[in-house]
Parts: sequence; structure tokens; C-alpha cells
Amino acid sequence: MTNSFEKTLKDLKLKVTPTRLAILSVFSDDCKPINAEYIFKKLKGKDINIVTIYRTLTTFKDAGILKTVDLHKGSEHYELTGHHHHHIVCTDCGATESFEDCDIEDLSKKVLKGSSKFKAIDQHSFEFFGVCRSCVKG
Amino acid sequence: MTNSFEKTLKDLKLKVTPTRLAILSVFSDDCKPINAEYIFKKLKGKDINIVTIYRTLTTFKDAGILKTVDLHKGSEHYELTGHHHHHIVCTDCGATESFEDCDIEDLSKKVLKGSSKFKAIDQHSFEFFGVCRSCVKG
DNA sequence: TTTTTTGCAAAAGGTTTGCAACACG
DNA sequence: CGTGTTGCAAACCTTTTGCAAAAAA
Repeated sequence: MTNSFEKTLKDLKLKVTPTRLAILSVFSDDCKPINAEYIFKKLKGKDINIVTIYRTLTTFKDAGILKTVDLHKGSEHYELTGHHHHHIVCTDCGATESFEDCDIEDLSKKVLKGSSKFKAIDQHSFEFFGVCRSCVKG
Repeated sequence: MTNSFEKTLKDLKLKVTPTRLAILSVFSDDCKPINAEYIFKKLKGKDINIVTIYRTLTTFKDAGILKTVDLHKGSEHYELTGHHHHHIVCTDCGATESFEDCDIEDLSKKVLKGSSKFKAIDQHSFEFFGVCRSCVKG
């Protein structure tokens, strides 16, 4: 069975390389937003330069395979695009949980209608921050 | 008439200095999220070190006078706390507009109820990104 | 006078760039 | 073989830190 990411890359006319497949595999292994450093550590054995990881993340974001999520963690976090969801982030330990129930379409339309400056709205950031159960027991 | 920021600082047991008043005046002059660099340039004539600006911003955030807003602009942006609102940001020119109509309390409760990991939610990030009218004419 | 604030220089952390070597197609 | 990808070193940008001098209370 060929890695399904191979097809994704080919469809996007991106070259299929071991490095790229390795990076994508980290995303499917860990279903949460991650940063370059995290991927770098996960792939330590493969001697992939962190610069390559940064470049690959940018390439994948431009291609629409990945998107960035802002978790207030001081570095850019990425996750696979696909189903629309958002996160709750623990401000203590950084743990994340996702939720899907976000009915922002309506609000988006309403806000755009009420706006004097804007012609279109195409993205939004939306994350909750709080304290998770393990941190509250401190 | 004494600057009302003086009282704010005194109430918080923060020392009143020309630098701090100058920084606060930038916030009341420009009602939008701004970063350290912006304040630095606005106060060019006063020879305030940018390190001092960074430190002051942190102090004010800790004191609750300012809060940070994430506008995907590569640097931390701050604005006066006070009334709750959010922003639309132009992904082309960076222009911002604010809106107040955000009914996130209900969703927050619902999300927390549905969460297995989290005990409390106390903050959220929520901004729209789009294209403003002047940029659409490009 | 005591404590906080500020400036300066230097460092830190995350990310990007230039260029040559390499590898996919 | 040609173009896109990678590694390495170095640069860059934003932000933080250490320490001594200056200013607020």
C-alpha cells in the first residue's frame, strides 16, 4: 500500500521526497497542532535539517495541505487542513483539545454586513484558553 | 486637568513616569492594536529605548491596563482593555476594524461542558481576516 | 533613602535567506 | 538532464536579560 500522502503531493505537483513524507507522517501520527521544533525532534534519527522543516511547512501551507493555528505558544503551530475545528489550550501546560461546534458562518456574514471598511472575510482565528483538569489540581 | 492615566497608574501602585504616560497616550490617540515598534516610532522625539517599551507593555499587561491581540502580523499587538470587542484584519494591508457583536459566552459554556480535559475557560482569541475595500481595488 | 524604572549592550528564540550540492521526475 | 529540494552557515527580527545609573515616592 502506497502512502496516501504520495498522491496528495503528486496531485499538487510537489515532488515526493522521503523528507516530505516523514514530515507528513508526524502530522498523521499526532493529531494536534505542532511546530517545527516538535517535528525536528520526532524525526531526530533521520537527520533532517530544521531549515528544511521550516521550508516544507511553508510549502505545505501555500499548497493548502497545512494551516497555521495560533496557540499563543511563541512559535507557529501547524495542522493538517481538512475538517474545520478549533482548540482549547491550557495556559499552564499547553495541552490542547479540539472542538467542532463553531457556528461562525452566520456571525461572519453579520460582521461583514456591518463593516464599513471590509469587502470580504475569508478566515478567522478562534481558540479558547483555560486550565485543564490536571493543571487545576496543582 | 491631570492626565487620567496618572490615576490609573497610582491606583495600581505603578510609578508615574513621563515614559509611561507617553506610551499610554499613544494608545488613546490611536484606537487600534499596536506593537512596540509602532510606539517607538510615534515617540521618536522622546528618545525612549525600545527595551523600555517592551518592559512597559509587559508591566501594563500584567496590571490589566493592556491586553494582547493576535493579528497574525509577526509581532505582539496590544490595546487598552476596557470594552470587549474583536477585529477584522486585512490580510493585504493590515488595516483593522473592530466589532463588538460577539456572543461567545454561550459557546464557551457549551464547549466547556463538552470537554473531557478542561476544567475552566477564561480567555478566547477571535478575529476575522479578509480583504478591505481599498485593497480589493488593486 | 529605598525601590522601581530606564538605558545600554548583549543574548536568546524563532524563522528566513543565499548558495552550492543533491535528487526527483 | 533540468528544475525543485536540501544542508549549512549566516543573517534577521522580535523580544528578553543583566547590570549599573537615574528617577519616583
